[in-house]
Amino acid sequence: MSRVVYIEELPRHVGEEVAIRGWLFNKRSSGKIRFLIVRDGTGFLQCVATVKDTEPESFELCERLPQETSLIVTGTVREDPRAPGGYELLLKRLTTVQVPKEQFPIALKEHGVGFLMDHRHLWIRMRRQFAILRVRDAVMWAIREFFKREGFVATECPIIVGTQVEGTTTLFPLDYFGEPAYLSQSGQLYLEATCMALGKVYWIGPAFRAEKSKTRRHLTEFWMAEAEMAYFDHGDNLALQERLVRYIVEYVIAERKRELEILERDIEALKREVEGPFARVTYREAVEVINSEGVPMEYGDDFGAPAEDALSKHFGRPVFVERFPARIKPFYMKRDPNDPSVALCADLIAPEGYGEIIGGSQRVDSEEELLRQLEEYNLPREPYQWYIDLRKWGSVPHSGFGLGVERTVAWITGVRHIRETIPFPRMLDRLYP
RNA sequence: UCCCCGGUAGCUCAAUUGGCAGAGCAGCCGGCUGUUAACCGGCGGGUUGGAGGUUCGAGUCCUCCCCGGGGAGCCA
Repeated sequence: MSRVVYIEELPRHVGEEVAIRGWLFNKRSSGKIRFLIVRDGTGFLQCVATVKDTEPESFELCERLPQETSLIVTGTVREDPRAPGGYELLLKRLTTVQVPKEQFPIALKEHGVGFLMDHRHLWIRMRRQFAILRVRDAVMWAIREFFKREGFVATECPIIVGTQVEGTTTLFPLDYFGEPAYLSQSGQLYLEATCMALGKVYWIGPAFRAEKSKTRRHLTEFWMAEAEMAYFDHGDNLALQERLVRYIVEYVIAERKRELEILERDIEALKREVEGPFARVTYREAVEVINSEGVPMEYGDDFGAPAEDALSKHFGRPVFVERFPARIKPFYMKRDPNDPSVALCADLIAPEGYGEIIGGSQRVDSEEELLRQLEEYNLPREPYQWYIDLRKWGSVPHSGFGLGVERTVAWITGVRHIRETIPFPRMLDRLYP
């Protein structure tokens, strides 16, 4: 019995006889020599079958097996420049696990988006999706490692909530034993409470927004990495965010180079974008930059997609936009003491038109200010009582932010639409598969 | 919710002014000892999204509906 290994481990087994357990991805034949491309989740491997080296029954099977047959291949690993990836398996024996009776829907040809989305459960087996999802994995690990190194405590937030964070139009309502409840749009309010217990906290969790938006940057269910830090002011907050984003990008480049190559991502461009300090402008300056790029907008408007694109084009690296007019930002953001019309907040706009990847702010820390702002936003006091309560018992300056995982993955991988950056995207009009 | 584009073979698309519904790929059969989405020869494959209308004649024009894609607003 040959040793079972994974494709990504093959460089360590050159010359040995090994077994790979996987699926038939593609095949080519030239009469007496046959090539199988086998995938196993860690990579893709070319297997070479010849009359001389391969057992007759196995050689025969090579010609007949359909795409996505699950199989176990045994043979000798060798280095060969003609093989995609540089290594191949000289096939000795092939045994099938299950042979599909019908044709696999996704051919190795072009397909329309609607067709691919209907077959998302199978589409994720293809090479590009494999690469994207492995980059996503690296992004998740980078976030966890970064926060651990920085001394953060990993925590969790409730997903079923009774209070709202963002606007009322974007909630998914549900019936909680007869009481109205919602799917969480953000864990922020809970993280504010938790950071008063644990100092620096983060979590990576899902967020739900029932917005009827159909764009390449929106999902109704997406993942956020949220952090909240006691005793951090606005400046500390931005410095931390910049370290995080740079860490993620460098981590992915180091760990997932092969995947970025499959995706034909310009790795040098990505490196350059995070090399130096990120750009920082105030909202007021940003409006001028946007206007100078030929996109009309006025002071007081929120940024639309064209405005964000103009900014990212102008700077060519991530850019923080600070101090938005308070009235276009949520109630919990602390006002700038020097100019109470603006909030101590910042959005981080990714390069290359991927839009806002982080939104964050220093939070209101006094009870009076919080009560005043709840009133300004016409929000009821009752459901926020516990949140108000936090300001009564040793309240301190604190700040936090949320990073959108899918938009970050989209930027790093260079994929245009974020629906490809999560295994099963939830979008307007798309609940299956 | 609004604006734009589209729906023809399993998939991706073509079909001139309204005039015989076609090609590539996939599938099946055959060939090829280094292929890289392999290639070469042959074969089968259609309720043109649905309903109604105009017309001698509709894939093509009109009305309504369904579905998909792109974008806007809003946001991460």
